[in-house]
Amino acid sequence: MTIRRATISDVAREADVSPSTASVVFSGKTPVSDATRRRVLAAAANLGYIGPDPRAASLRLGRSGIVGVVVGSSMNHLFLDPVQRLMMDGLAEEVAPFGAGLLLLRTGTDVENAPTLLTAPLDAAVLIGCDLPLRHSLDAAHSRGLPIVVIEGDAGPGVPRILLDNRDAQRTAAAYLRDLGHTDVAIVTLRPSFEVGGGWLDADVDITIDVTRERLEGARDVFPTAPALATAGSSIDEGLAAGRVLFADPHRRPTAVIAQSDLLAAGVIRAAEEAGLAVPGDVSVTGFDGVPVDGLAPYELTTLVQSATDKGRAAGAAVAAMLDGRTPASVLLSCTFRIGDTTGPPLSRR
Amino acid sequence: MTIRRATISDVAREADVSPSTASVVFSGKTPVSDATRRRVLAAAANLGYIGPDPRAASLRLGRSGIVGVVVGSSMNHLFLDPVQRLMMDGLAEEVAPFGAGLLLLRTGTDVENAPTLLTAPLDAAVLIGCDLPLRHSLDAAHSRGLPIVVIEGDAGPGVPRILLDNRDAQRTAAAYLRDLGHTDVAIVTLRPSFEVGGGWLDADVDITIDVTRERLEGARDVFPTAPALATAGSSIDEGLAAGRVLFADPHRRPTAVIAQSDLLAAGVIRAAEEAGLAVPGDVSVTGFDGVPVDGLAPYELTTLVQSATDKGRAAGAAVAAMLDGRTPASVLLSCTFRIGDTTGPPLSRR
DNA sequence: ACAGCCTACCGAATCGATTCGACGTGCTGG
DNA sequence: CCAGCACGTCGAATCGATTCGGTAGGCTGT
Repeated sequence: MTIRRATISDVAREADVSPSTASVVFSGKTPVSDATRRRVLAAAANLGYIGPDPRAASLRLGRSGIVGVVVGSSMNHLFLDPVQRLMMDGLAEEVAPFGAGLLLLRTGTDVENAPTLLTAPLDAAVLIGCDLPLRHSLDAAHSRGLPIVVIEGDAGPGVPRILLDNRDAQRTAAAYLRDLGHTDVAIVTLRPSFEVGGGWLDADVDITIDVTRERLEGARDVFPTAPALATAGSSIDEGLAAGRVLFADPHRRPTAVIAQSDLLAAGVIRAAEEAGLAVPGDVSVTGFDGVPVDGLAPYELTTLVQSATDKGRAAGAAVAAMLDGRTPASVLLSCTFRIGDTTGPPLSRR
Repeated sequence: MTIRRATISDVAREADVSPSTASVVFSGKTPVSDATRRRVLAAAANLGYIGPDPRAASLRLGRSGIVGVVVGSSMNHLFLDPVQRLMMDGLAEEVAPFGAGLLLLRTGTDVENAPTLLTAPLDAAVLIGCDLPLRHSLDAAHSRGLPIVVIEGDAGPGVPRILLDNRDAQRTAAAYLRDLGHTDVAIVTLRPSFEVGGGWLDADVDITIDVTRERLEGARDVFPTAPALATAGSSIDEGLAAGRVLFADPHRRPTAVIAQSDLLAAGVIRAAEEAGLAVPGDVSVTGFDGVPVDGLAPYELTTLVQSATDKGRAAGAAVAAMLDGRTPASVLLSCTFRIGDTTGPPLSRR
């Protein structure tokens, strides 16, 4: 029953040529006479040979066509975020022409021999953010010569990064609210660190997740004393919960909320509706990301539009460059401010 | 500058042992004396050798530790659905102990040399659904001896399938509505085929996507003449659009809506609210999947709960079995009916 | 003291494809 | 008529790790 799969040598023998010739028929690296090509292809069809074994090819070529993407422990969580989904699409799109696909590597699971940066046959790796536990295996991978790119995170010197002008962008949105006349503004943040979950953010907590910190800084550049309520991650339900806290006391509610993501903003808007508040009449809400939020309609969010797809593509391009032996520079992408219908002057000004 | 990475032979030479001995120090397949082990490890550390090259190992072992997952052309679309996300988690979790990771293979893109079932170094492949364009490369892969598992689809004989009792489950929900007294029921379906998008479903359209057909059959078992409105896919916004159509005419609106997914149901509920209809007072809504829908709160949907994670795990187990040389049987998973607060007797009955 | 055994290690073959320099045709031009 | 060239094909080495049959050396038991 164990029928050994035909190899290229078998095909060569059947076609009465040398293995090298048979090989080039498939790879096309060297011209081959038409007659020979036909003979080889016929022999291949005959033996049911479909093409070179990718494993052998990858050993010889030193390229496996696989780019590792280090995601957190749960894809359910990661891909909840439209930004990540679009980014993955951009990334996949960009590396595809290189014959590369994306291998999902999960961290945080302590399964015995789960695949890692070191055990998987990777050509390169892309890190999304960069949490501490990763740094260890990262160094090893790096020292093995594996090209690495980091998206919105810092993996040490020499690792190209794909960054977003989070702080500037968020400052723009905050300034817009200020110019509308808002002074009583609350901030709903993404997760501040892997240790801390949600809750009011004291001044002294250490915000280790870059995105959260940068966007918070941008908001605080304009509203230095604005209270910040942290969530455990980017989702409508987290935003809803935060919004309920913000709107709980009718006498002490903000006139505007800066949410650090569109999903959070959608949740805050939902909470406002629940509390009988009109958006933007009673409360203005800004988001961040500029992604279509399923279920946000009919609102058009005032937000900072980033092209998540471009972010993925930039990472892909950086990977491609490294595979070509070049050394890509870090990339800083910009957001554009989009004014929607969820912001307006505060009640007192109208 | 091209410093050739150290190989296991280099390490062996440095430690003054044979390559075979050095190899077993890393693999642990054979006992090695403590002294030797230490010498080898020291030599490795010395040369900066981190472990066997996965590419070479995979050629020799015939195992790459990579399971291909064939997704559609857009991850953004695929992972919009919580069911898919959870399924991927279950799958990843189940294959991880085998040292396997998931490689995302996109179909529908016609990039020149994008990785495929044939060109990627896969140990096995999992298909989600099974669209026609896939069948071709699938046959080739199958003939190469690549283990394949299909989730909710049909990839021909000999390919183990992971299935759901869609029809039975949907029938249960429909019967529940009937027992509540509903007679005027509308169905909001998932995408009927890759050709057809949304719109009212005539009796004669060919529903080629199994999930859609099966759930529709289940509903029609109870309400044979219920009109069915198709959507282009599982999302809140699609459900919202469908709901608007259903509730457009106040005089001819259904008293209950059977949505083929929770996301669609959430959209329908949103549409009902928009139209000033109370749920479940004016209209009952059922979903399918039993996943947490971000933004559905505070409703608790009446729905059919499937364990998407289990579905993924079942697929993973089947893959694992095939990697072990066993032949797994197809698996039929069951949904459980969960009554929430989105269904009640029709207005006329109260 | 010798047969027999166990442990730890070695050598060489193997996985399958690719590549590059070498080689043999058959043809052209001087 | 022969040097020179172009084209197509071949051989052999290589990518790096793993495995399995075999062997040397030390130990036990009688």
